[in-house]
Amino acid sequence: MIETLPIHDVLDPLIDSLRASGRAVLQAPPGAGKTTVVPLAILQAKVSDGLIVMLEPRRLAARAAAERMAQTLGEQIGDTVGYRIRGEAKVSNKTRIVVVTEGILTRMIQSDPELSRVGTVIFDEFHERSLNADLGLALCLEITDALREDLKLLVMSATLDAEPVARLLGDAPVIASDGRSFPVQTQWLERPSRKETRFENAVADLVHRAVHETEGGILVFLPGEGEIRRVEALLKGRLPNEVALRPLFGAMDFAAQRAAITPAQSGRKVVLATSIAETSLTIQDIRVVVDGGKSRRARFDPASGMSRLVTESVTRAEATQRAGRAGRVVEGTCYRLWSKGEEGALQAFPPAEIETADLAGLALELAAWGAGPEELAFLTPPNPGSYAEAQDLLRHLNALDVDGRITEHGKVLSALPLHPRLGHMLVVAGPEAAPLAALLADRDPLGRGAPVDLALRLLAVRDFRGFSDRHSYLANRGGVERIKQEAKRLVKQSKSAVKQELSDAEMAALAYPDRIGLRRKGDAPRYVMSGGKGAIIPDGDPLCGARLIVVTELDGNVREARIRQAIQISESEVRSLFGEQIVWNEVCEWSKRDRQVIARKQEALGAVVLADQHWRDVPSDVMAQSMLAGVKELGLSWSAAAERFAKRVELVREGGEDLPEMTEAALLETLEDWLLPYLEGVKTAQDWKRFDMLEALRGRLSWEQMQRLDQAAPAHFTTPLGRKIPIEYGGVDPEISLRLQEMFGQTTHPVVGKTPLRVTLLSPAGRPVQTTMDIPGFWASSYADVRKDMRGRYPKHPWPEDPTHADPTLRAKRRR
DNA sequence: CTCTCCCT
Repeated sequence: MIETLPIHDVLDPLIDSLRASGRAVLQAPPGAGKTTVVPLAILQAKVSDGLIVMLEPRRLAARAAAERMAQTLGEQIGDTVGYRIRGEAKVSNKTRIVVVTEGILTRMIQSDPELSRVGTVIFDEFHERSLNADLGLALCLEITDALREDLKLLVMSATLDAEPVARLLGDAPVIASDGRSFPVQTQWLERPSRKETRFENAVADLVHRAVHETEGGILVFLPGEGEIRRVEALLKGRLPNEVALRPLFGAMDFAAQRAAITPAQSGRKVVLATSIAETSLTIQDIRVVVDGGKSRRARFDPASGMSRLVTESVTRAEATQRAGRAGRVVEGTCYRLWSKGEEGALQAFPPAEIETADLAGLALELAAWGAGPEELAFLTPPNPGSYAEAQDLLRHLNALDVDGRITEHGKVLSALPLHPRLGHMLVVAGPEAAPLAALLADRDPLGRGAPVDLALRLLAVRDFRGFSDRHSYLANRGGVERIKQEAKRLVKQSKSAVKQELSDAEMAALAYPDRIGLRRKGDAPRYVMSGGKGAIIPDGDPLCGARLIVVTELDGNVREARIRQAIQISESEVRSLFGEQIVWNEVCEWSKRDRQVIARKQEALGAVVLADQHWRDVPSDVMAQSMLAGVKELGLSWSAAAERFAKRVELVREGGEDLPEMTEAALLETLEDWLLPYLEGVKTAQDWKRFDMLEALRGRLSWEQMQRLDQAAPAHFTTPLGRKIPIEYGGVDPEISLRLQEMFGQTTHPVVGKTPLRVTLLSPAGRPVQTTMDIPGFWASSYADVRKDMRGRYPKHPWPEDPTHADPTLRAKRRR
């Protein structure tokens, strides 16, 4: 039977372009048949000598594509067409087309940098922008430029955005094909859904509506397992009896996933799925899609060296892909949980993995290749922060030297099918570490709500029956089997004869030297990790009491990560593993909590403090420097005298004189310059409160500046009695206040510079009687009224008729 | 109000 697929129409131009320019981009939507037709056409046309290698993003897809092509040729798989995926290969010396998963290509290139046996490389599903596909293409481009002009490159992509990759390929021709799918009618919300409505309720309502308006299977897209469980609970009992609810997500075991995918025998089914149903799994009897509009993705945070999950709005590309799932067999319907008006605000594409992922593996591959990321032609460059963090980690693991070049150890790690952390553990600890490496590389075989202890998982892997006898937690049997198989492969591949006899915890610590956790003081099970981050064990977990742990898995919560897996380790184990990195530090710093400078000598592994002693005889400059942080937190400590001084300086500065600024803000900015030498003996908040800044502030001024200050804004006014009283500089005008009698004999108004003082004259009891800017005027006019009034009230005090010629005094009249 | 998917 000859199948006619849309792709057949473009085969001729495609072959011609590959022959002519050696490169091409094929843009074809799902259903065009590109995956199974194009490699055979290239083989038939003899476009190149040597192998045709096609990359697939998933193992299942790689195997299936190879099987379909072998079938087309009427051959067995492994004859002309074979495949190679992690741990599994079906190829022979007759094989001309090899379908591989994306990581395999990198391995092929690293072991044969010229790809000498390969004639054509095809990148299928390139729009998914996986890390390995991006890396593979960048390496292939370098190979064709430098070593192999005859190597043909074909990029196949489903999206409408083939231009950038065509440019990357040196303006390769873009050949577009139609797809073969059925129309899908889209239903948007009439108006944006209300913010107050909980997401799960809104989805449940929309599913309810879809059930009543349509026929056939319904596929609902939700961001994660939690949302799936909650929507399931909301829909239970609300839908007609013949409707079956089927959750579908990656952590489910294989049998349960199969049950969700197989067509319903009777009645309707509603599949509640994660993004697993976007591309990885196809469900045949789906005619309706309900898209909740959210997507959960991992994002690597270079600051913490951990990935965390974020829930974001779907992109237009994802929404299109999701809707297409309704039109695979007949025309379908797609309900979107957003309005048409909101659609324009959606991003076009999800970020490429190279922008958001942990780049440790990529950095190691590039080091093995001998090039920096800027030397290769990436469609999107690797995230610089993540790349730097990755190199840092690799240096810690001894995989890179100080100059960033790969070490012998690094070369060994790069050949292992493991994250560099786990590879390092396996190489250093020996084959004994294989089950742990396989366990840590895979999904947690224990489901939600399982305890944190890693030892439980290791028991399940080493002795499943013993585990089941002792524990009631649900373990994913299939997952455990997969881990055991993988462990066996790793033993073979590591070829290591090392026999270290390390404990499980010590092995884990080799992989995660930055995640040695020490329990903090206090009630909550909080830990500080050697890398400096905080983490918390869920309350009530049996591991809560452990003083030291190795954290093997945690979420990326920004403030305080939640520990998902950890194992207890002893102090002597930590000391024997990290002896060289454990050092004594002298720590002198301001403690916010204790409101004083704390000076200690600490024995530490990174941020983990194993021993802690009081530090006597701290050098005074070290102490003062630490106290500055306290001053910054507490703010300045103003005595009345210091405040007066600063205000005088400010007044003179406003007059145009060049003096150091003494506003609060300016002083806080320049603490190091003026305060530091005066802080000796000050180490607590109380000391600081009692501290008088006056001397330090005066110290800011040179002798000459002080002269100018005293002239322009003297500190004191000398009364006619010869007494010095402070001038207040806080208000609009400088001012003084004093007993009226003390001013007898003063015939001019007192001034500082050209500014008249505001003078408040007080009664003998110290109450204000008059404020004046003009003493002579006061004596001449209102004094008479004041005198009349005061004479009666304070008869023992002098109230002369002519104050300008009276003697100033602070006393009462002598008795006669 | 506990984590998507995939790969050497």
